[in-house]
Amino acid sequence: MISQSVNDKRKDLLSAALRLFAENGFHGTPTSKIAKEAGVANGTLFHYYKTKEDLIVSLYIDIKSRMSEYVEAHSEKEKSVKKNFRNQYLQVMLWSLKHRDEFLFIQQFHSSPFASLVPAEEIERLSGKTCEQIEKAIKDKAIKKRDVNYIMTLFTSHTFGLNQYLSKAQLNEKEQKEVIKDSFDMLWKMLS
Amino acid sequence: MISQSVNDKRKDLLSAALRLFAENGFHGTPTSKIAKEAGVANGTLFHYYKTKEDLIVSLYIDIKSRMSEYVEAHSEKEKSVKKNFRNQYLQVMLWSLKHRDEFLFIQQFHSSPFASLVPAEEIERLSGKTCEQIEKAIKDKAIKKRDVNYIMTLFTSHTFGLNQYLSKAQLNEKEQKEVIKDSFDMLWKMLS
DNA sequence: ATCTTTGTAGAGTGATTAGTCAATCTGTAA
DNA sequence: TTACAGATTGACTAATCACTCTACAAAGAT
Repeated sequence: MISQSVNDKRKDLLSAALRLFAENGFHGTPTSKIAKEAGVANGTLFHYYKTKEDLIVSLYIDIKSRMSEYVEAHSEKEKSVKKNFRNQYLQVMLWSLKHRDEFLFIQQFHSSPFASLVPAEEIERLSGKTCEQIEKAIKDKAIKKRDVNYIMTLFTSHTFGLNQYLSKAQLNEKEQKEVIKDSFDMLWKMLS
Repeated sequence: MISQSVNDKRKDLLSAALRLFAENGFHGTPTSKIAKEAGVANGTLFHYYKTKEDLIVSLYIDIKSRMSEYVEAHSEKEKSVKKNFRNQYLQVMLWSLKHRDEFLFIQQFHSSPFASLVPAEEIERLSGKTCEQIEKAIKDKAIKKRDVNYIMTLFTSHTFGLNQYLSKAQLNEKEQKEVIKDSFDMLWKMLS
């Protein structure tokens, strides 16, 4: 099946790029090395992605989608709003810890000039669910009544911060889980 | 006075670099443009900074120092620990809002491969005060007893998050100040 | 006045890199 | 079998960029 091999090459290119970007940054990584690492010729990269920029943005969307899928798949429809939040928070953290490179990349991406190149529809698609959830939580008076973007930003930056801490601090798995739980309690105390 | 004109050139180079970095990122900004923007020749840049990397790290240290100075200068020695924290938080936020480019640069820098090139002594010098303050607050039981780095990371990322929100949301000065105060109350609720 | 150090300029260099292109290969369908 | 479209290759190019080099100027120092 040809379409399979096409997807394989795309995937190979994205994961090669991810590995190298996480290590050397966008600009420390020439397209030639990405192609080599993916096991394809230089020109092939540009067959699938028109420009390097295109590759970077595509990679961002790919990673975000995979994370959303994971969280979605692991979120049981609990009854209470708080339990929903806690579970989602936990899943995001676990995913991030398992996917170091992905997390590093996203961080880099967010504070780069590429960030503004993500199509508005993709942003909507990727953050829509979380927005709705926050809106619902506000309606149910489970969390403070504030601008949704305000809440979301605090939530997101909290996640990033904790991740940064966990990357540096040398903790075993059990300790990590305790810190994650602890940090959620703190976060919730702040928002409710 | 020659030493004055030397410092001027250094300053010119740093502020030119800052302006361009904030707009185009480190790698989107050639040294030639930095020199031009600063009104000096290409070679002059390399007289003051051995490499581009050297310039970037120096700029980071310069910005951080200036922020620390500002916060230091505007922090009255209040009695209560909480008031101290609030005031410091407020000052950091006000500084960040007044210095858009600086804030953008620091964000970019933190999630770049350059971050690891800051000498340990500088890191200590720049974050020492805050560390001590947190330790004192924990001793006084004003905030939760946790790892200092844990607290500091949550504090920092909260600051970054709020800044990001305020950059995007179009609020007037009064509204901004209210959000800052509100966010401090939330942060404090979380940490105490 | 002469020597030394430091600052400044800007053309030049060698290496690197994103992206192109013409040529070949592969799978499919008539 | 033939024809065609898309996939793949890798040599090539045009541009860019960090950094060097040489020449000269300005300012102290002796």
